[in-house]
Amino acid sequence: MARVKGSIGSETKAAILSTALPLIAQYGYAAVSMRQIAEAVGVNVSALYNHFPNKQQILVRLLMDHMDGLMAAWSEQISRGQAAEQLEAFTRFHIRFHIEKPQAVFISYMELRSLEDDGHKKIESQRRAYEDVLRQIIRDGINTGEFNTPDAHVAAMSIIASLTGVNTWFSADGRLSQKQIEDNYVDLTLRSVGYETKGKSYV
Amino acid sequence: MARVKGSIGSETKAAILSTALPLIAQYGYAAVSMRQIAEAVGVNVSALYNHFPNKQQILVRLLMDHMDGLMAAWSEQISRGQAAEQLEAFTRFHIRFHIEKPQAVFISYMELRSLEDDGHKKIESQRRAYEDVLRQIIRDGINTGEFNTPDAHVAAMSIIASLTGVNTWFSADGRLSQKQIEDNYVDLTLRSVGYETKGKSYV
DNA sequence: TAATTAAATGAACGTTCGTTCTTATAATAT
DNA sequence: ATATTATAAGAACGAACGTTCATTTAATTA
Repeated sequence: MARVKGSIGSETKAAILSTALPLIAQYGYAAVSMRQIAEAVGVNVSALYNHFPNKQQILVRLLMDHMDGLMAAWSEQISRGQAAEQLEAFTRFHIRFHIEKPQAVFISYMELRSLEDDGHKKIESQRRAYEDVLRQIIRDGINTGEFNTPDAHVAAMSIIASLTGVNTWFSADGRLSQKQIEDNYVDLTLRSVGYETKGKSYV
Repeated sequence: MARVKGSIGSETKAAILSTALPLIAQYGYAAVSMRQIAEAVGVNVSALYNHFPNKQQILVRLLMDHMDGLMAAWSEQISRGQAAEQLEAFTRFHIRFHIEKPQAVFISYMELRSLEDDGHKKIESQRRAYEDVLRQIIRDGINTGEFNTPDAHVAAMSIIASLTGVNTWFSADGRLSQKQIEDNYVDLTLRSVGYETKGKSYV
């Protein structure tokens, strides 16, 4: 056969990405074949190569788009005020974003090792930039005396891992609402860096 | 050829497991082939099937052994005293164990999805049992008034994720020693559940 | 010592893999 | 209207996959 009526390259490309994402999240990059992706999209395998030079570039694009989206979303988030307020804002933002895009989050953590040199370096540096945001908030809090924690880097890594973990157990129809979970994590996070909540509770 | 001199089944089996572990940790279960494992062990592919019925069972055994080892190690760890002391003991234990066995930890988190029904259920229930340990400590602390945190389950999930994350960035020749990191995490963890450190610092 | 079992090899099975090539036709540019 | 480009299908490539089989010989048991 030949080109089908109504086919638009950009739409097929987008469909490939949005189709590949959940497949890779579920089975892993190596375990998902180009044929699987093509069938789910509804095109022949070879059509994938009109839009991506190879399988690896599909993964690279997925991860880059995710990290770009993460950084862009944080940039839109205006947060003023003291370090404590900023940390609360970051906590809520991170949880929300990671609950909204569980699949992209999952593969961005799991499939880093599947990336070859170039893509790997880019994603890593984007992740570091994101972590820097949190590190800087904590440093500010330490400097102003709002926070009491021995090391900004360790605190940042602890908090990011803690928040990202929500992704693995959150269920929309679970015992707790997203807001309750957010509130709870704000409490845990602020307390962890020694912020004096002075009896006030965040939940 | 035939059976080689000095070959002992149990040793080959152990070699297969210890060889497969780092390979799977590095490349992922789906991306590692039986031939790769065999070559690294130094035997022919078909020899693997004298010791495991299929590829999947290698992964199952790796994950089961890891979880068994984790539970057994915790059982040996005698921890008495108040909830705070128990939480400190758990924190140190978890970090140590996860730093000692980074590869097994990695795949036990990453490759759960690669497990089929039976193995999946077993590993999940072992993990739940381990998480229960922490949940119970936190419940105790809440009941005795030592801790001040809204939800034992959320706190437990937050802490486990936070501690396990050390695995992803710890480097033996990094800026901080393992002891320093442990101490720092004890501080972060106890504070996060609202334990009143009364000015004393854990680092 | 003879019989049996355990542990290995190497060839081979059918299947699937990522990718390339040729060809057809829709959409677009000239 | 014609030429060109974009987008698709389908066949085919060699390589690699997990697994099985027959065979050989070391180690163990009877």
